[in-house]
Amino acid sequence: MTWHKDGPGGRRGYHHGNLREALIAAALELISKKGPAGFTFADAARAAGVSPAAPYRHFRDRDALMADIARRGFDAFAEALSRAWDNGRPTPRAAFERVGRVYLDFAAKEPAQFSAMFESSVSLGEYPDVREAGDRAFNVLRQACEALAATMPKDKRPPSLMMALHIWSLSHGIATLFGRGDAARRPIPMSPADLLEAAVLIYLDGLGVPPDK
Amino acid sequence: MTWHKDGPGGRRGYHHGNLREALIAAALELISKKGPAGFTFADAARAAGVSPAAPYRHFRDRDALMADIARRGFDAFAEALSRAWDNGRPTPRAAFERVGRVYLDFAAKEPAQFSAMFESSVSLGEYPDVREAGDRAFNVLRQACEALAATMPKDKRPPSLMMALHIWSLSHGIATLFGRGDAARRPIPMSPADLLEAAVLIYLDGLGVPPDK
DNA sequence: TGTACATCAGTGAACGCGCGTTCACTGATGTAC
DNA sequence: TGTACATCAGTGAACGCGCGTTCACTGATGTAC
Repeated sequence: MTWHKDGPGGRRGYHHGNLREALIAAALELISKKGPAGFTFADAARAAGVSPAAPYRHFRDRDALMADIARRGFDAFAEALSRAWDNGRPTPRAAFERVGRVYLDFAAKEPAQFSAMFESSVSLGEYPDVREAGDRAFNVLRQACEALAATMPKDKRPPSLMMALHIWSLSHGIATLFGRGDAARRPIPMSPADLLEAAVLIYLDGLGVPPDK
Repeated sequence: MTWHKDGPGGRRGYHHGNLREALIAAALELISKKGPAGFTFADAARAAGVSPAAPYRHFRDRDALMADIARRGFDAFAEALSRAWDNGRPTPRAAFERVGRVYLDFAAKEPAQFSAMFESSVSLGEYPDVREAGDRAFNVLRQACEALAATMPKDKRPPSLMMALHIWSLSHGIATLFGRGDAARRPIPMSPADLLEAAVLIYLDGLGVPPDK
């Protein structure tokens, strides 16, 4: 493989120049416009300004393209969550709230990636790297829960896995039900972020996690 | 419209006999096998043993069929939740736990309807009766929250709408992430029902809802 | 530096396929008299 | 009760369309010498 340096903002390469990236970008664009099932392999090629046979040089089929998008999505997601967690600074509790907000932010700002990750019926069996990337993202949350539990007296610590599953489910539910730009969504009298923040507060109270002093 | 009594289990009618119902049944079957995007109008006709033009006598297009399935799904869902709530008997708290379990049960036992309701991109604007049916289901939960809040001293009652949104989101998150038969799902070391029960317990503790005596 | 060759991203034409949709029709059922 | 007519669910053939996929190809780029 020959590398042409991709300067920032500058693309070049062979005939088209980074068709692989262009296809992914085109697919994301199409997904965000018409949903995860809203484009075909041929559509993506057309949007990238290329013949319908060209994508086959880069992806086995539409599923493989989707899987790649989902994997990158999970990678970006894991990184965003990790950055939000920031090793629990300044306090585990404050950092934890930030992680929740970033979950919703991601769903709101990258609806296409979010769809590809959770709603595209990419087979996790066929594309194990998608599952692995997903697991990495989840583990960021789990680690945060671990740290939060560690602020409690030893005999009162909840299992961090359960905690992480609860927070993940809650965030995911809010994100999918209310958190996307989707015009067709049901309106609610508070922002998804506020809704999540209140729930996490109540939940942590219920667990007995001490509030920041 | 002429009515032929549909005896329990017995179908009859015109040439085919209740093609409308047969199409819905066929679509549900196909959805549960291959996902909400996993069938075409022609597929449904074929599965019902009828020519590809026949469905047009009953539905304007595939979307209309989907919308009908979603609406019925929400109706059934509302009824199941309502039955579980049973007017808060024997105690609001016990009834409330039952409602949560029924949410997951529904997702697990009727994955096809669940998909049609939440993942089929039926336009709520175009099919307002789907939205209305969905609202009815939500209101069952909301009413339950109201009753639960009423067991608390007046000055400590949480807003029931917020509470209902929290429980709905949580249940929905668990259902979509872990609650379906889906072979491709990530395995977790506890049942979705237990996961939800624990979360609801912690959440209600956090709110200060008094446990059953 | 120049030349001949290898590589490989993208072309464009072609194919078979199944879909959505229409149409005039047929034939069973319902009904007016 | 019988007959003539109206209704309307379902037929089957037809259409145009776009998709996924293949293929031999072309032509720009990279590289060995």
